[in-house]
Amino acid sequence: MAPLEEQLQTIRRGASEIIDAGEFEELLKESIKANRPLKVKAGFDPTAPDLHLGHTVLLQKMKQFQDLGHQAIFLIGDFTGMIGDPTGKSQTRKNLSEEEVRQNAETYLDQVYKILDKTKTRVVYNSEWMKQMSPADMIRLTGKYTVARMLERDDFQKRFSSQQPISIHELLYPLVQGYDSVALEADIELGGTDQKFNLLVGRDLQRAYGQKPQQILTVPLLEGLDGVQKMSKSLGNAVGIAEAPNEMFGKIMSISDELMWKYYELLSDLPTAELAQMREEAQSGKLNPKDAKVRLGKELTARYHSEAEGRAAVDEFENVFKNKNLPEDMPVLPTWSGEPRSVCNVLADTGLTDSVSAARRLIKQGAVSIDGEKISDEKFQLEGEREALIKVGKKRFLKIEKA
RNA sequence: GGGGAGGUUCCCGAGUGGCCAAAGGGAACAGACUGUAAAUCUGUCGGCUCAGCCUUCGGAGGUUCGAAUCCUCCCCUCCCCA
Repeated sequence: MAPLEEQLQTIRRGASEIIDAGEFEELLKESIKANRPLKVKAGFDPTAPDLHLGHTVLLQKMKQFQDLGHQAIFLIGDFTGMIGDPTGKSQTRKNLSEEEVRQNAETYLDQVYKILDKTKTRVVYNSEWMKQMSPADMIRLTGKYTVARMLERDDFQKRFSSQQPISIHELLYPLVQGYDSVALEADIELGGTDQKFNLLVGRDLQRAYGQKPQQILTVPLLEGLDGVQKMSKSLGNAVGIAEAPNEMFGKIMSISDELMWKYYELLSDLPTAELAQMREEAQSGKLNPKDAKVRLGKELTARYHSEAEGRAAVDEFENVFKNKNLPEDMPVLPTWSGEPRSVCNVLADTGLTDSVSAARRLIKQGAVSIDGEKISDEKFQLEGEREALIKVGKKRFLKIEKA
């Protein structure tokens, strides 16, 4: 098992908060001394999301624990999923059938194992113990916590004071999540900063059940490409880990420099010292931030695809945007015989623009070129037999070529 | 059960009979500047056979020369009281 200092450094990186830092260090020391791996738990909803980089922050933290020789426990909250983490917005979730839960979990895990070491990951469902709990047990559990303390939770507090409804069952969510830690005898629980309250409840419950309270490590929520809101698929600011290499790389290149450092800290495997040095060099002008960004994009693309594909994405990017060459892949439209067609129609039909009107507007704005020549005539006609290359804006291409 | 507010174009949100394809903001897209950065500035932002026409303002009817705006019924959301 790795020495204390090394472990601490890895664990602390990118962490938002560790509770309690002192106890945490003690725990690690004991673990090293007794050569006992720690049980590191993190819970996930039984949804089947497309994982994006935002999800990977936590998963990577789990992976780091694995690499340090500890046991990562991937908990699927199929029981808590019935409640849905209270946000005040979402309705009580519908009951997922066992089959659905299993399927969701499977798609989830498929993606998760791109990060976690499958052979070292313990997967558990909290219905395993929750289903066996009797109503009497449940009441006993609820007796371990008070309403006042529960209402300390930020969103409960807000809702309560602004007279918004809080369902009783919502109060059970933190309790059940906390009880999971009791059932697993977790040493450490990981979660996003938004999970802090729930994680703390785990500590209290473990104490109440005569266990040593778990240590808590929270990780920041990763901002999306816009640098403002947290990464989420529905906000359209996410980078999915299943995205094509060029897409992934391109998206990372579009983030601001400031955001780049955050991404580095939370997503990259680059050693902390090296990262600090790079940052310094960028500050002093010795290093072009763009090059740092390329390196990050390459690292992440390679991680979710392959070393070769990562390199290829860099080449493609430089090729298309720096050297203004053509991309490797682009939509192709076969030449046609007969009547000429207007560019606008062709663009709309091929999906390069949303509509004919949009194409027309783009031409007006000087965004459309054919074979490198900017066109300004909205009614420009394309001869069917002619091969051509149409470019819309910087990123959209269409090749017309003989079939 | 009683009372009240409201549903507008991707989102928020103005608009109470013609000047409304509908203010303003956000997002997005394009142009300039660049490192396809970010920021900033400018422009675009329902559709079409595009100086014109067509379809949109929860849904269906109606009044009117003319309706997002008025009337009727219906659907949905939220708040207050009990």
